[in-house]
Amino acid sequence: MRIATWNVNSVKAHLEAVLAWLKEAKPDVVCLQEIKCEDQAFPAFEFEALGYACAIHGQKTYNGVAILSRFALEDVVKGLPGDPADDQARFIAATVVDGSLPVRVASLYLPNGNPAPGPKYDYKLAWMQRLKAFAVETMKLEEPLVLCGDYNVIPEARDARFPENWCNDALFLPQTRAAFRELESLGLTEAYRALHPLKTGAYSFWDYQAGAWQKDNGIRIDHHLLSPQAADRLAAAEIHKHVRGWEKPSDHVPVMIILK
DNA sequence: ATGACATATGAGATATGA
Repeated sequence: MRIATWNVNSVKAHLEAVLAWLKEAKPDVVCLQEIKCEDQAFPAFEFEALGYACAIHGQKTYNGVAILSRFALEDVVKGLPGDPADDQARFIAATVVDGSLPVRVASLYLPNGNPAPGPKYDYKLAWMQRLKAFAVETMKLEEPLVLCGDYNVIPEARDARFPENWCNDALFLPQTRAAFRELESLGLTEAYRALHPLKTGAYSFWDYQAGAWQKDNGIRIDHHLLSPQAADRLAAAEIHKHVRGWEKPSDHVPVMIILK
């Protein structure tokens, strides 16, 4: 099963690139973030024409997440549990079944958190604790679970071209990285790093500004976290870097894993 | 360098991003 995550920075503005990549990479399941539209404005017809079912948790202007799947989407849950007052569309989960293999998949858009310190950073850290609680509960089922999305976390210095530039940033603060490690300590495996333990220069985001792409000034912030039952099946993890060089690209590129 | 770029909203300038 090929499971991808991609922050598309508006699914409508970058629809052509998304469709082109789907045809090229042929993922089975795609977790989208920052779709930046409400459910009724989501271009479901275009995705259905390529054979994908859609589960959408949209929001006007900001945020918004979705899951595309060649398999039926079951038991869809919208919104991250733990705070009824949180109305930001940053989380959707569904179960996909490939023959005898059911996988619980989540598409998450973790808050940026800047500026830090401040209320936005507090929200980010609280959101990460809610994600941890969700993972704890879901992992009790002892089934394959794949938490994918834009984590807005640079896990280690080698995940940035210029880590010194990020020392005071909410994506790289020690407290942020510690919260990410707390997730891993539950028994979740970060797929790309697990398969490429020594790799440097692997990024998933390049800013639009200041020629970041041309200078390869990137960061790796889009991740898949796998439960033990999913990690047992992990066969590959790829960053589709070339997509950043396309016409009118998102500032993030797709990251895809393969489960056998 | 509280900017650069890019997106959405809405019709100019502002909020957000990472």
